[in-house]
Amino acid sequence: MKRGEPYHKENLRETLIEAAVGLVGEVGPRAFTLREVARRAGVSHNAPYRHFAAKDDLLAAVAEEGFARLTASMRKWMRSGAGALERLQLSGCGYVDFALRWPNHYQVMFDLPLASLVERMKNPTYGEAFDVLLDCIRAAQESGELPAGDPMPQALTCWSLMHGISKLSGNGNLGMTRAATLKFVRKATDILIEGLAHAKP
Amino acid sequence: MKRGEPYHKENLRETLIEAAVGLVGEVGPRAFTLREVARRAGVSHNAPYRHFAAKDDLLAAVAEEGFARLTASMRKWMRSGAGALERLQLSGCGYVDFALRWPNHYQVMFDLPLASLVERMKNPTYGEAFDVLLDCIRAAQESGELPAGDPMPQALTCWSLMHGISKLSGNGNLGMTRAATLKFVRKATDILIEGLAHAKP
DNA sequence: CCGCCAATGTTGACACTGACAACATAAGAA
DNA sequence: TTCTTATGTTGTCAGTGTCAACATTGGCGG
Repeated sequence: MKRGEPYHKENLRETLIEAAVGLVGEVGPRAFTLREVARRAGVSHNAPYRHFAAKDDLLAAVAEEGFARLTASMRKWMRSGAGALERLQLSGCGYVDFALRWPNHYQVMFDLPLASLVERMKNPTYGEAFDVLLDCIRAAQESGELPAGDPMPQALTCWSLMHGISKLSGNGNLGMTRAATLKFVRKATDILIEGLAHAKP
Repeated sequence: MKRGEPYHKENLRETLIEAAVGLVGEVGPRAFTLREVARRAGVSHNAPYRHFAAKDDLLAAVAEEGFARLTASMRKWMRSGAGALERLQLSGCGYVDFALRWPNHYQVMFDLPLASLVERMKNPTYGEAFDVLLDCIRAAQESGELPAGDPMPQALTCWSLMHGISKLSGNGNLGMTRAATLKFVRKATDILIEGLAHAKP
């Protein structure tokens, strides 16, 4: 430790999460290292343990931050939408746009067994993105653009499609650029919404 | 090394892949360890390097084996299908069934940056599962159950939906058992096929 | 039949990691 | 002021991926 620096940092917890988000974005969750995070935060290799019980707890915080940003991206895209269905479609674009801009961050959010579903949903941050989707569908139901009924299966279908596109495209398995993928999202959601509107009970 | 054992194994490469598949299935790709594979295969910790240049190359072999099994699962489910659309739907069930039975193996196949898309598609094993899907759609087009045209976008949409359901359900994010997920696959594919059949150009 | 050589397996080493324990420092309550 | 507690540091350990050097074997040409 260099001289003159304060022994206790201001709010190391936030600094660590920031550094962790950056490191994950650069090298991905596999090469992610607790010690490198500490280095970037300018603290000793064991300082993070005063704020996170284990490596995975820091990654869980990274995931939580990711969900907040995901929700923000969906809301941002939706602002330009007029009808309920168009807003539903745009929320999907915002979802995939985030996932493709930050594929490593997105991977931390969904591909690491950081906590059980029940644990995660205790934290409102996690469920918010899904709530945005649910609200879109409810609005479309009220306007008569989608058939009434439990919105849950429809929401899960939409989410699954967006998640699949995000993951496949992020790994290069769709063979498309990000821009092409976003156009594809429009096409795919057109198809899905068509099916949702005409599905038999 | 114990006495009496042969210095050179019979076909260590296959043994290593087998052990690796088993280990991945038990502990997942994160806790997967080259040295543990070597232990299970009964060889020294460096023997695998005579057959795989690095840890990721062994994981790539595990992934390849997974794609073969995935294709087999799809074909098995499709056997009981009559029409083209039903077979398309059943191929999806076979896909998700495999992914949910072996979530860790499935993760190795899709969540690790083991090789670029181009590299992977040089290997016929990888593309076979996708070819099965493409053939289903072409058959449905010929029978008039799906509109004619380039089957690629339709296939990618189907694949994305199945992949999304597989990943979300495998992580517990759908809040369903495997059996419930398979019923959900029927519902979701009904919706998607409805959309594919009636989509505007 | 012999001797060599390439393929394959082993031992040893190194830097790095996550985690634990013991110690150091600082800031606020008593 | 003193003591307690939160927070950061140094030291340590087992385990890991990978490289280098060495050992063993089977097969080939003579």
